[in-house]
Amino acid sequence: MNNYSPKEIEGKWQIKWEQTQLYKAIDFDNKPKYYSLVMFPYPSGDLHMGHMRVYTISDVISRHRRMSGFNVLNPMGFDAFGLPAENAAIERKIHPKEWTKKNIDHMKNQQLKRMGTSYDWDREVVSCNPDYYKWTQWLFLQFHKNNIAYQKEAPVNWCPKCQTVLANEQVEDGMCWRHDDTPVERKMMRQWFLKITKYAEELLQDLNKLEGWPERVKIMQRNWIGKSTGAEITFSVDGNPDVKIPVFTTRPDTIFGVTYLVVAPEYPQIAKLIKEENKKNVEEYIKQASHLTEIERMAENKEKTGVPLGTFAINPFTNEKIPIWTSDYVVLDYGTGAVMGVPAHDERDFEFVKKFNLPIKQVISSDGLQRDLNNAYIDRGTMINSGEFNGLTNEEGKTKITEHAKRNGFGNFKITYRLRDWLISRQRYWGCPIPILYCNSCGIVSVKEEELPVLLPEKNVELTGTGGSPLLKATDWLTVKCPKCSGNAQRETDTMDTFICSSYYYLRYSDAKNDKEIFQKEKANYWLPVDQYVGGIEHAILHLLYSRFFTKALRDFELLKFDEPFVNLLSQGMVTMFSPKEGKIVKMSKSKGNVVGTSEFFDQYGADAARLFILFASPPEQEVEWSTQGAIGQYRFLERIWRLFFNLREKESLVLFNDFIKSNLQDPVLKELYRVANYTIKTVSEDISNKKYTFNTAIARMTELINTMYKFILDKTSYTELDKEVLSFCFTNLFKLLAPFAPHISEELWGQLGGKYSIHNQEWPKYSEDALFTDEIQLVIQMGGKKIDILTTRKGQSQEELEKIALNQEKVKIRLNGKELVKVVVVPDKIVNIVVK
RNA sequence: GCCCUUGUGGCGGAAUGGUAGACGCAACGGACUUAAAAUCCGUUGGUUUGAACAAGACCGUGCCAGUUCGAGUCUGGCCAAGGGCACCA
Repeated sequence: MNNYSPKEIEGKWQIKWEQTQLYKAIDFDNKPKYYSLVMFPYPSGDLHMGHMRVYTISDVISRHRRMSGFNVLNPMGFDAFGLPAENAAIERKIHPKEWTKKNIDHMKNQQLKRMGTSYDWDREVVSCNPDYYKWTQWLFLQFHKNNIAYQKEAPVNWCPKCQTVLANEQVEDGMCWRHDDTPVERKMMRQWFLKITKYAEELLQDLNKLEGWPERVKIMQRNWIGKSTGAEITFSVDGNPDVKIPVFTTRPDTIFGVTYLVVAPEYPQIAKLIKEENKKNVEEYIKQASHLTEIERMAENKEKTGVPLGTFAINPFTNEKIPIWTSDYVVLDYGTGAVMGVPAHDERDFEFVKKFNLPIKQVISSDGLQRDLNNAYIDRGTMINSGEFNGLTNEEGKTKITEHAKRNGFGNFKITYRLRDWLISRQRYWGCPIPILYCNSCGIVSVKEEELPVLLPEKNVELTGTGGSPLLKATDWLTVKCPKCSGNAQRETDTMDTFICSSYYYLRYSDAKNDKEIFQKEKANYWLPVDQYVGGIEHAILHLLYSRFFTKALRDFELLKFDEPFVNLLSQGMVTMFSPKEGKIVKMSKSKGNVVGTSEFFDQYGADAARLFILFASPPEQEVEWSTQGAIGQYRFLERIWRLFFNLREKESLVLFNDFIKSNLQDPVLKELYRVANYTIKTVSEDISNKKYTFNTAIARMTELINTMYKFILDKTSYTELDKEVLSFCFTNLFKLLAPFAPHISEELWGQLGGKYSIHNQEWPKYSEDALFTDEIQLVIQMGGKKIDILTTRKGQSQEELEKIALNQEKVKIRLNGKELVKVVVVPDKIVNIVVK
């Protein structure tokens, strides 16, 4: 017998799989399609066990679906634009393109393939290749044509370390998502945006359709979109009929309690609202506010600041004159950038007037009475001090007040979303160029579609990482002729956020080599939507929201016939390990010094064992702590299979057995083995196809089968024909069940058993209902819900029979002595519970 | 502050409202071996009665209540850890 040597067999089969194109997805095949997708990686260079998890989970699903008769598309590619390449280039004087290419090559050939993944590499996409980013640019032009891409001057988030602006979604707690020690700065800049807000309502509503998504991801997206229902009410300015100040409020019922108005320091009309005497003060304040980082401005315990503008607004309901202030607690890009101050019923406003001694006017009361407020009263109540609206509940008041405002032309119902338009400009080199020109006479001009791609210049580009778009210095590239007037024009020097590239790659896989169009509509509509998407929870908002937005926009461009790109989503948990640096168990990562590389482990114990461990140690959505010891445990499991198979085969003939056992199994031990084998098929099939993908229990069941087989042969010296049949049945099916989890060893043993190449094209095994039947059951006897005895008895007895058996037990009789029998609950074949007083 | 998730042996984790701890790791014991490793076979929640490696008893799924014949599982309240959002009007 040879020893289990994963290093030999794994490499051998990987080559064979590739040569025979085992995982090729066929467009428009007869079989039903199944699109299995994993979030494509950024090619950072070296994968470790932490990265392995997502690929393994997705691979098991793909392989299982293939064996279940589906035409499976399981593609892979690389999200290859991005800052790390540029930073590496600055540090090591190597072009980002070279660095990225080298990493992709390593990840693909030394790591992903060695994990035993089943990708159709013919459909590989690499987002930094011109044949891909040509379509990124083409999409931008479609967005531009349809007024979804637009430019505006706006306060934007600037990361001084990245030297670029960031989208809202890329700011976490006021810090850059790439640098959790770097506060984001606010700048006013003219930048490109995508109008994702156009789809805010649909993005929100369609979350309800996504039954195959984890609830927590949907909740996060709902919160992010942040729908608020209320009213917009317009205030006029005393003595200045040219300026109107609309405000958005969710509490129109408190309109009579407004005692001041606040506008954001960046409010465009602010200059017209400042009284001459206040000018110096206000300008000083605006200047200060602009210097604050996001984190300083939003700090939780920050005391309210602000200055009066010296002018007054008029409350359209009361005609009262109320002072106008500016304060940085009002942000420009939400609502209208102006807020009505109702200190009596809003905590922030209350805090503001306490600091600046402005009046408080109560208009909602729990009991209809007015009293001194120590805090803002934000609960429901009855309206008071509100003229004709007095006595209404505040909920009624919301509608009545808004209707009144609408009738009189100074307000209306209004819905506002927290979601902002997506800022996509980046002042960096290693990204997709924005295909726009600035002509001296025509202004903003799109590059013609037939001119695409606008290639990234490689000459005269100096990467320093300090200030300004690197493309500004690529002088040869920068100046072009305007396609409209042939005059001089300059190229846009910003590149696109890399999240644009990843917002449509899953569509491109459906027709990855097409150089005429982004994809053939028929192909995309055949393969899409994705049946099962697997990826990290860190993209709960970012990538997943952007992709949903793209899908809806492309549907409106009549390229797609579906509304949502991903039917089912699995967010796998992190892989963790003890970090000596942190002194605790944290996510496996290079910077925390707690990585376990793949190669060393694969060399010694094989990818199959690593795959099994990472799936076995906990269910996919939970965290899993890497343990090399634990993984060796799975290696032992594979060795046990291997040894058992070859040991037995040396002594006895084992054959492929693709049928059920037809003979009557008299030997109870043999019958039990056959039952366990069928039970294993049943439970593994369930675990691998339920939406939670509980692979951990599936693997436990297979381990049990092997343990049962070992026990079966323990004292056996000779085997009957029927013994051999059952053992053959066990092996045949175990190998198939194991195939998605440990693809190499199962392919090898399948061949050794006489199976035809490849096991991965075999039909998924079925089990026999009859074989699951047992004659005997374990009957549990309880008294008052507590287990007191357990006995083996015949299956299928009536309630009366079981009750009689239970009451006749010695242990029961003893306890029944002197007590009154209240009732007996019988669950057939399971339990008898005797209730006494 | 608001929202979400999770609390089960030494550890990772199993349990359609019906035998808590499957399976694995670690530990311990036995067989094999000159020996060790490997392997195969066992034991392993706690407390306790007992001469016993016989046979029992009691307690036990973060805490406190509740529903139920019966709760790790359902309901309410609390505590702890993790995550998301947060001056969004």
